[in-house]
Amino acid sequence: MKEQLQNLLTKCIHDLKDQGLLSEMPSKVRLDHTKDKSHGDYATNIALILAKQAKTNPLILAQTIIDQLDGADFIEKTEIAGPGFINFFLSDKSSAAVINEIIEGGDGYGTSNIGVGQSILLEYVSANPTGPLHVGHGRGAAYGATVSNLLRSLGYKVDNEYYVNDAGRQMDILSVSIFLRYLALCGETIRFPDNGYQGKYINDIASNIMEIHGVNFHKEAALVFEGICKDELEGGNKESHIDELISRSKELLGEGFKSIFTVGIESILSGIKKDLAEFGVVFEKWFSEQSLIDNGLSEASIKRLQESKHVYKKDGALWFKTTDYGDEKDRVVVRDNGNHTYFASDIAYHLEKFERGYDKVINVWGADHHGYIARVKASIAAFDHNPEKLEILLVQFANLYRGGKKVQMSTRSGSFVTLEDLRNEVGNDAARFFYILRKSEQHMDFDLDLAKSKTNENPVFYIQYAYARINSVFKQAQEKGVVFNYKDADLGLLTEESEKTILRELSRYKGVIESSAMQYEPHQLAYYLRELASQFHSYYNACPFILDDQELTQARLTVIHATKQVLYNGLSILGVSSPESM
RNA sequence: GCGCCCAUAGCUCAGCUGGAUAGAGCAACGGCCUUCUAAGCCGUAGGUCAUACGUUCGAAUCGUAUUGGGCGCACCA
Repeated sequence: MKEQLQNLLTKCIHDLKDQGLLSEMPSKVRLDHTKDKSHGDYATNIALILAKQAKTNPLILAQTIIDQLDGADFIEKTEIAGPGFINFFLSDKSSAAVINEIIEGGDGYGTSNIGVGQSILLEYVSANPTGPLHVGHGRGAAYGATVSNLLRSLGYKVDNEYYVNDAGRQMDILSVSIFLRYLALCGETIRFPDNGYQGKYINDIASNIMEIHGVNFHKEAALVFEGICKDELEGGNKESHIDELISRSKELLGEGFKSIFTVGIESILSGIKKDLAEFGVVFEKWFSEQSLIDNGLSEASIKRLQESKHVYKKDGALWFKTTDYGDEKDRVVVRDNGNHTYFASDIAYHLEKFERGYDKVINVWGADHHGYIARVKASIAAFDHNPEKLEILLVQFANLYRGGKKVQMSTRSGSFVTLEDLRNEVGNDAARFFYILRKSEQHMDFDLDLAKSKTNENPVFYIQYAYARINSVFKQAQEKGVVFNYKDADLGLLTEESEKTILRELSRYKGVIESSAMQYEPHQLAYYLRELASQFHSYYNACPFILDDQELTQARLTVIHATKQVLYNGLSILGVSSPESM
């Protein structure tokens, strides 16, 4: 509908141009849904924008434009308002067309082909596999998955990917943490390092290893800790302490260290996968950092940087001149001890991503990583790829509130609320919905009590309830012997304010999907659905649907049937279920 | 100190990239169930859009400064 109006306007401007009244059509011209019903269905600021170049008053220009628009059948009337807006009132015919489109489109209504033929690589969550996902990761997961759904509904081919940081020192710390817990199970008395992973899941993995490998890895505690420097809380250094423990464990265990690591990472990763799957978040690919090292890609990408003279040696380390591309300082890629930094893997990973040939590469990162944007883009530019093809979306942290109080969390001590805890407490639907209800770059307060409540204060239930209510109406209609056939419906019979409002709202859906997707803003869809649900509830209270008047019954059932379809389609994109009854 | 993000009703937040009288939910107050689910509806009240300048027909939206909050500034991931 909007396109048709747009075309009409453009044509009109062309005509005026031919008459020498106007020159260019500036991009600032907008055609929008109106906020206020009294302003019609759509409004444009075209006369305001063009008045200056036409050297005339906006009101006069608006009239000229209107005169030029000879009546298309979907426009009921136009009027000039305020300083020179042109308001369009659409005819009933146009809303009937939308309703038909919705019902015939069914579950696929709202999709379009804007992105057909374009591929997108969407990477998100990518939490370190050092423990279960917590509520912070949940936001990235819900956001990424919803953005993915939105883009797919525009026809983009989207691949969801999780980058697994399964290499490096953190993995060694993980292994040592498990090893020490395992020793405790063997009856040894150990002092757990301050810098180790302290969560209970580490103990679980340790006993898992005990089941698989028995006491094969048992070493005496005295041997393990002999000569190891003091830990932080003992007045020493926690980093050196754990590093020495790592080397000692590797020495003592040999291949066994790897076995412990393998059991550990597999256990944690499978937990993460299960967690996400249950949350409705599905990845096409789990990309291993270690694989970049094993297949030499990491090494090769550094070599390429060397060949193109983007790196230099300083203080025994290898530095990448990211300042050439606007970063604030150069970054180390190979440390003086020969180890690659995390950034080195990231360079290789992004190079690999780009070489897979996607039209667009999107990363969803926690906002605390914003300092990495410049250097990653620098690496892309250094390989002569276009850094603009990489879009980095930042997601702020979520604070949990329970009983009006902030829930304190700290990863290191293991006292964090896991995503699983959250899902168990508030349910998948509320979790998915609440996470995306706020703009992603906005800090959010996640109110556990609100998400759990099954009352009118909970927006998820509010929308789901609208869906269930419509379903219930149809059940009643069927029991009363009403045979519903939307093709027989005469929507011209709908004259109540509440039903006209809902027709307007339904015609907005496609635009909302497009806008949410293109701007990566799922909250727009969430707000829309709440608004639609609200209008339905008003309609429900204002008008009976099942009446003696068969004609009117058909017309009204058609409206709510279309409403039900749109609610369902929208909720599906958000990953929220549509219960038939509540 | 430098960089990025943010500041809108008592609370949590929208405001469609400069438009018409700044909106919603919750909380507060007052109404509505013999009628399709009251997990609902209707109404009332609530604001110097952090502050100050500037840009123009027009600013919550753009620019500058100030104040106040969050995050980041490793040869850690």
